[in-house]
Amino acid sequence: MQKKTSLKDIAARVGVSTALVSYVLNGRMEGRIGKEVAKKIRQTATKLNYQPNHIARSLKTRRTNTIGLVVADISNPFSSSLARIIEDEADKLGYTVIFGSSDETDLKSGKLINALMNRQVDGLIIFPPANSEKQIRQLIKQGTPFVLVDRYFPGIDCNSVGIDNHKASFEAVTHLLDQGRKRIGMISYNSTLHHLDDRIEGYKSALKAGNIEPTAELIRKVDIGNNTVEIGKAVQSLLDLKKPVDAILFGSNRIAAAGLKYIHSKKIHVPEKVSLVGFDETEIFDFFYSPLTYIRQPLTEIGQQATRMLLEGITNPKTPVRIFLPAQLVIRESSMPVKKKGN
Amino acid sequence: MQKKTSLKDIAARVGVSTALVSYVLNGRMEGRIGKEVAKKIRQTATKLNYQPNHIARSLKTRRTNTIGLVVADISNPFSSSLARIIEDEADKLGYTVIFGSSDETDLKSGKLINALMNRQVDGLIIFPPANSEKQIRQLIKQGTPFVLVDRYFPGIDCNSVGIDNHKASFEAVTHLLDQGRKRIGMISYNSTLHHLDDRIEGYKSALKAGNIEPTAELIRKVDIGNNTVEIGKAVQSLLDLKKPVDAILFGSNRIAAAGLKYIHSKKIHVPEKVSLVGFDETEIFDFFYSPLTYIRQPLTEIGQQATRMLLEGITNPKTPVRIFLPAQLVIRESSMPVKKKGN
DNA sequence: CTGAAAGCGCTTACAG
DNA sequence: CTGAAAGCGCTTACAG
Repeated sequence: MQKKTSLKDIAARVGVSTALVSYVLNGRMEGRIGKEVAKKIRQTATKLNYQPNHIARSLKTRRTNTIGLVVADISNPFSSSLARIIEDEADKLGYTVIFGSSDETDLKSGKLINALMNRQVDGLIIFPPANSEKQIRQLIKQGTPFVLVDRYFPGIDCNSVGIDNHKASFEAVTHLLDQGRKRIGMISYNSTLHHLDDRIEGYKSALKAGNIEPTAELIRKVDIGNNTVEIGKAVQSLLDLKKPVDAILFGSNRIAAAGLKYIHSKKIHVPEKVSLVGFDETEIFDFFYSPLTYIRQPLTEIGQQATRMLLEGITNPKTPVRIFLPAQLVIRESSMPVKKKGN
Repeated sequence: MQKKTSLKDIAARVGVSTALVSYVLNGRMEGRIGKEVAKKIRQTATKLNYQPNHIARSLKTRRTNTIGLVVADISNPFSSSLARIIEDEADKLGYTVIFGSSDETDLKSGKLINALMNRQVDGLIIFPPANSEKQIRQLIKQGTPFVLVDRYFPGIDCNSVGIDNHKASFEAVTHLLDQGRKRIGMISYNSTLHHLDDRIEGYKSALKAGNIEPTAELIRKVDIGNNTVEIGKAVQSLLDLKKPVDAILFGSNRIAAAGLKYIHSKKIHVPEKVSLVGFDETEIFDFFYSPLTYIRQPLTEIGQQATRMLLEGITNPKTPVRIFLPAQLVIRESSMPVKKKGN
């Protein structure tokens, strides 16, 4: 490894102190420094191809200009799309991103947060898994700047950015009712994550608003792991009810993907036999023979707001806020009415 | 921000030097240190919840246990899947990953490499964009450990891990010929990236081996940007030839995705009218009404080998090697023969 | 206008 | 067995 040039090398060449070199190269003390010296320092720096050592700077300034990103799984499109937005926004503001995947376990997320903190990240953006409240409280206690994304904990007062899940599924279900559906099922995760409850509550509220009493048999919950088979069974069981469902709201993009796969393989007719709405996007929604109606999360805003909120919070801590952005229902064929209705 | 405890704090409490504390906590000098002192140090460390400052350690040791990952675009499934594998493998070996997206431009990749180096990453894993040879040569000159992934440059002797692209498309085209196809087109990128040439060369070799002279009119090249429309046009132009194609090899997963979208929208029959094979995987391949035959890259091996190669190279530099792993042709409906052939 | 000096939190060769 | 001391490459309050 070629020896890298340091401030000292430049100082020695020019015959000044490292302090002066640091000042000049950082553009501090403008005008208070001799023009010729400054020029010479700059020239020497470029000649020696000086590259500042961020590690040394960080040790001194106690800032690394790095943020830690804890996603559920970087290979999941929802995570990676958001990661990309955060990367771009952070870069714009002079920050670099370190990431890790929690696989939705509090154990991994705890380890990750720890590892990222040891690397002295200036702050964290986290998709908190279920049961990670303690870790989050710990962060608050330590005074570590962070923003939760996608999820939040009602009992913890901290920065978070997500969508209004209650409203989103309320609208989706209302749409299905408007299309003449009467038996609307929902498949969600078996999890204590509150944003998932919000989705279920929104679903129930919409039914009630349509004078339909929500019943437990219409709601299926699957493990949050990658359980394709279980999701297929959930779909089937909703269709096997004595009074089968005529519509299903999928509680996430992975549930929707697995559900569609099952429906596709069984050649179940959509929307004739069953009408469908999904949460979040996936490219496959376009490819399903009956393009899926879905709830579109404003990913760009979520990512940008989270990043900005974090970086502002780093330099200038404020009282925490929860942001619930509006989602948008994108209506397509999978939720069209079966019988022609008067327009 | 709560003051973090440092080695000095522990040393003060126990009444020893920071050196001793460092030794004990790092498990060095085993047995050469008084048992009681060691115990007391460890107890105090846990009591004060000591967390080592990696920045300080790195400054001293000149190792950050961090690797930089330069992908084309972290939101592309190919990149993010590989990122996940690299993350896991790096974690296993005690490393953390910092990433950035080059968007296939040498400008961005140059900036990224620089930024990552300034953060003193121990090494890099790079998807080099076209025209980035100079940057790669610079890395070699500096003695920076790195591994290229997915792509390589014939003129540069360095570590790289990818697949045998020539062989992969040779097999794909041979398969199409075996199914009775005679006019096989290919859509690839307009790029100087050599692995793409390999794919085209493999295609040509297979045609020649089948006694068909490859002609330029059968090959379409589109810009490497996200050009869905252009890809649709390329598909159409191959079908509009005086002697239209009866099969198409898509040169990448994004080309395949856009191609399928077009074919889907135009209701072109697959495989009756045209037989299809794609490069790389995407979830959507399963959802196309005629599931796509595709060339499966061994992502896990690529990611793991690249990571291990890099980390070994960091501690113990070796002569560079190029690894070309075998890909696998996954045959499905989109390339089935139209007319029944004797089995 | 300029620079000597201290210090960020560690590690480690060296001396006892 | 143990520790004082130097030093990694920076920044910055302070003194001139």
